[in-house]
Amino acid sequence: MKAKNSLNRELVVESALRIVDASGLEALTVRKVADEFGVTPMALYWHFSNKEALLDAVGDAVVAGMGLPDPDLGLEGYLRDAMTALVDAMREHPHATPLVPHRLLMVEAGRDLTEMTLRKLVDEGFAIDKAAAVAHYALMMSMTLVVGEPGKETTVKPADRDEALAAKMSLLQSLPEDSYPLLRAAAPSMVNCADSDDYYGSAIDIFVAGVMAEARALATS
Amino acid sequence: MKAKNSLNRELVVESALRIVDASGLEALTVRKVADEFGVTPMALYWHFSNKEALLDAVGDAVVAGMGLPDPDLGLEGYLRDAMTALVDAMREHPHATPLVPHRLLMVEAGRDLTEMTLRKLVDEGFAIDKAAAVAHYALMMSMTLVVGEPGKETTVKPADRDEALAAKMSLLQSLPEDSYPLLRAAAPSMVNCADSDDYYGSAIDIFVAGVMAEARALATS
DNA sequence: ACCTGAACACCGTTCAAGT
DNA sequence: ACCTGAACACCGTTCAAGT
Repeated sequence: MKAKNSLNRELVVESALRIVDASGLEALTVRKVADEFGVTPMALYWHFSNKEALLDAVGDAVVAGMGLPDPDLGLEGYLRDAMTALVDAMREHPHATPLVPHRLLMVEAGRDLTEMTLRKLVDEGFAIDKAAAVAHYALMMSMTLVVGEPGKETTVKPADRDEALAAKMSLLQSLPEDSYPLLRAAAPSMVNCADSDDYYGSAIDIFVAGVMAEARALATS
Repeated sequence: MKAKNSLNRELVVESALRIVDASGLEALTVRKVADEFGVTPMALYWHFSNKEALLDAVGDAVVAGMGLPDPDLGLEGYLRDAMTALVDAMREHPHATPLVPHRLLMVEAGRDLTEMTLRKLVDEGFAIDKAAAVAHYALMMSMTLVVGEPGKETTVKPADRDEALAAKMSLLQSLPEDSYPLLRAAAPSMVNCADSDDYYGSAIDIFVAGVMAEARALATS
């Protein structure tokens, strides 16, 4: 019986996501997933046509974990909730987050969120192309907040993180006080995020306030 | 004489940047750069301790190509110019753009831009940590605008781009009209950016308007 | 000081073969 | 239908050696 029939897409995706969560996106190799099942690397090619297809499925899993905002909210509340829903889903798997934008529209939850967002914007007077742009900005902003959260940067592989943070801190502290006083003063909060919820909340506040300013300009024209 | 002494850091970085521009970040291999100089892969290890160091230098080159905004502008104009300067520098090398955030503070132009931005924000009443957060949002937003510009996504390798765009377009067009009317209507502008300058300008407008709303809230408190 | 040559431990993937 | 085995063309990198 061995490992025969022990594989399927769902199990493989779970395993891949575990590896990505633990060790980063670039640590995900076909061979490592195969090892987790005690199986030959080639076994995976029965279930996924190639590594890219596996990565797509991982991205889909992240998107599928997303909640949907209340469709009856006004534009401001809706935008805030939509971005929060996105951010929350991605924070569950920060290292898989770069996969999300490419897959969002391939998953029903993502399509519904996007359609609803366009609806809210169009109802508030945004032209369809402008609405699409705003929705795109919101998605990309959410994604980048997660991958770029200070102290949790996913561009550095988890194993090297502490070292990288210490290096960044000491670089900033070694800057001349007279030329870079604010950079030095801001160093701690640039290297490590003191309050994650505040970090995300602030960014969403700024973005939503910007969109609402645009909406008001449309209303009075 | 052959290839002896034909290499130096500057030349290698130029070559690496050419490869990245032409074929994407993941197409950059030590061996390919070596080939461009008719040299053994190991020759590069004399000039860079490893591939990561080479990538860092590529990122530094992009940052170094950035102009600085007028320091005498008010907050709003300054922020707009700062983001535009960032975006313009990154648009020169879209595929190298993901390297920028990690390297910004390692290059004088990036440090100066950041210090100046913190100055402007603090002078307008932002606490230093909040100013640091806003500067970070602005950087990440700028970066993500470039890597995510519809029709120019750098997450897809250049060779596969046309195919990927066509696939995305036909997926959107195949959605049911009754459930996803707006997604279908927005498809062209989601797949391909009609006006790049408008795309960047709009996003910067929204972000800056959001920050200014925050600034006004601080002023009246 | 600057580069070569051979080798090592990894990749993703093909293709034919097993059960 | 589902998986194995061997092989291929790539990676980044080490280490000793050449000039």
